Amino acid sequence: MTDRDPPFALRVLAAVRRIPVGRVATYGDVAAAAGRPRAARAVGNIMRECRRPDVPCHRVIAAGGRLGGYGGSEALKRSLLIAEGIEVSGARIRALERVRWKAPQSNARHSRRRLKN
DNA sequence: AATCTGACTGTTG
DNA sequence: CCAACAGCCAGAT
Repeated sequence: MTDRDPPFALRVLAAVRRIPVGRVATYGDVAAAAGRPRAARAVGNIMRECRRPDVPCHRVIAAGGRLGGYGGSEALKRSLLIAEGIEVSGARIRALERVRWKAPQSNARHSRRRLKN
């Protein structure tokens, strides 16, 4: 149809809002949930701007369970996560796969051409 | 339309 | 584990 996807930023914010308390998602996970599995970097840029209280941006972490950024206060991000019951060891989320949130599989959207082959 | 930016990610040494 | 590099992306200039 003529309807186009809503702005990527909006879809990202919507996805982040769906992350349950006590769970986390990597920038890549959020990008995938927003329909752009390779747009992790773009997600980071959006998070940087997002200061909405209704968006739990502290639950968005970097790949490998690393904390990632948080307006320069990653110590605060760490505290918020721990306060939700997430185990954090140094700058690493422990047992990431156990608290990692994944958006439910959605029907293929546009099918990004995965290059030939 | 071209270029720059950066809360990213995977690979390589 | 850390640093350098390269690939990838959407939004702002």
